[in-house]
Amino acid sequence: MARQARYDRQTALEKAVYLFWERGYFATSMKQIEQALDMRPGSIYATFGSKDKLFSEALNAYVARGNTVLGGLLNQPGPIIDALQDYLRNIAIACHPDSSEPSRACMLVKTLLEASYTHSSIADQANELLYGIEQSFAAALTRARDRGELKPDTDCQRLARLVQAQIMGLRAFAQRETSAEQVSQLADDMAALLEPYRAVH
Amino acid sequence: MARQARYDRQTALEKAVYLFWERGYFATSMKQIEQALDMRPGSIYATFGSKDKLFSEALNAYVARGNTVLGGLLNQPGPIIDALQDYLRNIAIACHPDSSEPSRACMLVKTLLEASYTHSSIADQANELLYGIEQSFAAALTRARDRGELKPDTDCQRLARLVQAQIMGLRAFAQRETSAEQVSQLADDMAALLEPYRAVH
DNA sequence: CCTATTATTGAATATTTGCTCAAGTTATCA
DNA sequence: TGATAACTTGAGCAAATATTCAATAATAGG
Repeated sequence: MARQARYDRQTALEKAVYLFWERGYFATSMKQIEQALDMRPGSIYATFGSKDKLFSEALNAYVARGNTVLGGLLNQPGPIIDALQDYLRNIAIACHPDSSEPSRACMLVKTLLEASYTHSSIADQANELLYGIEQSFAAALTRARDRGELKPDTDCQRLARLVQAQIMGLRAFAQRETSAEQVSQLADDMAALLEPYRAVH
Repeated sequence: MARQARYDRQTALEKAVYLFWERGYFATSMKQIEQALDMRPGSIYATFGSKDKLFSEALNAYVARGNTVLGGLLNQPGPIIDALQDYLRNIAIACHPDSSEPSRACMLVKTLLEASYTHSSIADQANELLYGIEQSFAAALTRARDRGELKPDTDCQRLARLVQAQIMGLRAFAQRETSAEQVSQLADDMAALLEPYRAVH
């Protein structure tokens, strides 16, 4: 007994992710969001509450999407180091200068750097999401060590942070005016850095 | 035959560096700059021209300061790999969560991520400065290779990009809500990654 | 067809933004 | 001392900011 919504919430959110990922929180205005989502201010505020809440949802959606890819790679059969090396190389492929993605840099890192001293609620959220990803890496690495793939004395939590920092560095570097080849080379070099962590046979 | 300026340009610029480095370009308002520099709008615009030009000067000043430190380390006697390892560990020391620096993350990376799709002139400047730093690394590595410190077939330009990406990753990671110990561990791990690049004897 | 319910609209809100400029202040030199 | 030059001041501007809300439109059930 009511009117049907003209907009699909999920579709609108994806468009918001695109905008925020590309431009960041401060450089994205509600006017630009109105245009991108083809929604008038009233509808946006009825649906999402505020710019802050919309950004927060967009950040969660961004991470959810990334976790699907990451989960698939980490849980595939075969050595964990291989999976991480694939992951780094896949980033380089998705991350080249003419990619269809809105930004080569990670939205979480962009948010963390942008909001840490200016918008604590958003920075807190980015921190929690990054910690969650660290935990995913640590869990997968621990399982792999127990399987005998890594040296028995490996500090998996610490290695997880090293892996995360590699990804941060790779995607930040990719944001430079550089070539797809250089980004791929960098990913290969980072992949090679993980070799010494394999168990010796 | 005129009035003397009440403000020291250099001092004012350093305060602007602090603010912009901490908050970024968009989240720093001219009103905040007025307060931090204790200058009225007219004086600021007479001295620096515009927010853009002030930011541009601040970015150059930031890099000039960093290059002094970097140059000192890269040109000191002893193996280049040692110098780079020291550099990474020094970053971790200056970069801990309670540091006196305005931000743990690199201002160049913050600028690159913030401005790439929203403010091309600033992004271009960040790109050029980052390229300059890459070249510094490459030159120092090439000299070291010619001295026989690195494996003769080392691609020094490529290794320079790997080093730069390590620094980007380290400082982005340090911006997370993490402990000084974890940042130091990360720097140590990154330093260890450079070992295989040494020449074998 | 009518009414209750929900969704959409867009003009209008109060702030905040980067920036200007006429007026005022301080110094130097003749 | 007065004239000239340089610097500072701060009220004020137009445009942009995030957000609100009364009016309007569309749908479902009775």
